[in-house]
Amino acid sequence: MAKVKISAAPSIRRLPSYLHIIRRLQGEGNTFISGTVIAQELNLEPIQVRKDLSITGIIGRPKKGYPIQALIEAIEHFLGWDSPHDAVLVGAGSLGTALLGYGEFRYHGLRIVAAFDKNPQKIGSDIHGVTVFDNVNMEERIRSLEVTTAILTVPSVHAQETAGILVRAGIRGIWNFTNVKLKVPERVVVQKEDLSSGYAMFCVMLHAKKLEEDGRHGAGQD
Amino acid sequence: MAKVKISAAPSIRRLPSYLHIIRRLQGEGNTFISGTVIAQELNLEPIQVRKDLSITGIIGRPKKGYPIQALIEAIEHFLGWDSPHDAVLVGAGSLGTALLGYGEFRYHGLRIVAAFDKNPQKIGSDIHGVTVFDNVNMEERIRSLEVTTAILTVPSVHAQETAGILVRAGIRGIWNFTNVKLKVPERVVVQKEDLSSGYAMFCVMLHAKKLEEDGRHGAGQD
DNA sequence: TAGATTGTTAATCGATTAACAATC
DNA sequence: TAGATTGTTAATCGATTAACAATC
Repeated sequence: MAKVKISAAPSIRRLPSYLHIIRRLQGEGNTFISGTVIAQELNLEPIQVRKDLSITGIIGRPKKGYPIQALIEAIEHFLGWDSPHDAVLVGAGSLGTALLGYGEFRYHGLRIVAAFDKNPQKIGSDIHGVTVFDNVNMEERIRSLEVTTAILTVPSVHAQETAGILVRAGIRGIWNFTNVKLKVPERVVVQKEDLSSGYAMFCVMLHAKKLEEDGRHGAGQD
Repeated sequence: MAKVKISAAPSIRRLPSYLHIIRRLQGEGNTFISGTVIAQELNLEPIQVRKDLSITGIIGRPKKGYPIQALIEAIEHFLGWDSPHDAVLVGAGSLGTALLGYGEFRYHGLRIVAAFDKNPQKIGSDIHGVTVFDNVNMEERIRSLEVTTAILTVPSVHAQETAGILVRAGIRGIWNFTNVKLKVPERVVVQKEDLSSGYAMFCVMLHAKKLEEDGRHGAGQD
């Protein structure tokens, strides 16, 4: 359910890092940037960068590279980051608070217009400029805000129940920071952000590197 | 630099979600679990679950499935989550604080033994049971702690500089939560956790879903 | 101009999925 | 026993990489 098939997902995931590099190089006064340079910065193959950028529709110039301003606009437009995007955040715990304070979001057009929590001490307060509301009236309040995207940072035990309320409130996209696989209707998109999968990779890489080093030392090879 | 080639990376990334489901089902009193059931819970293909689990070395039983306890142990062992793993956290801002309070880490064997920050108001304080030290003495302190893994949650502008200190302190693995591509020696492993790539996917999925729906309504198809 | 860099087309590589015999 | 489920081998699919003509 709620499975949107996206082709070129790995390319899409790399676009923000390109955007980051490109912005930095623009700040240094460049007006053109080549795929080769981006690739060097990110330790990727130039051909991969060119392929990835092509999905945004940008056209580069042989010998010169890509016009930086147009490239930034192309990536931002492709990602929908060139227009503001309102969202609510549900669960103003430590992770929710961290996301409320994450300045980077402004670059991505993301505006968190309200937060919800059930902790009476937080209700009515202001976290990084966002008001925290009681989650008892959440459904009605979200409806009146006419927001269709939610960031879910409640404790895992409340994730599914909260998602149900969000769906009833008209939410069509949930950025899910809990480790629960949400059950939602077909029309709702869920993007699950998973710290533990990254940590799993980290652990396996550390282990592999350790074996590699031990092997090197043990056998005295180079 | 610092590029560890890991085969079956997508499989490794899915293991933690399997572990989560399996633990839940064990809590419900099951002793065996089939790949089919795991697949259903996560909206995956059974064959994919079986393939993924096979990398841990677990052997299932036709008709019954996998013995739950052995399966949990196999996954945890494969990931190195069956033995404690010490780390320091650098940058006790909002994200750092959130990670210090992230209870899930205990399931993964991760123990954060010290935090570092440059804010005098935080130095000496205790965040979720972890002491915050002055980052001026960080190099020496990390050495004396004999920790080789670090979680990097400083502001992006300080990321590279901080990584340099960590490397000098003997750190061999950096779990990088900044949006900076770190330059580190070959021997150091970096796992970059990237919120914006997840958000990029989310935005594109929302857009694709919207087009899908609009098309449906516009043409009146099913 | 010469050479760096593009975009395209084809080849390779790896991950997912399908098919199916083995089996408790 | 019959049927569900496993592990293996092969086929498909998609992503990455290579090759190269076009070009500013």
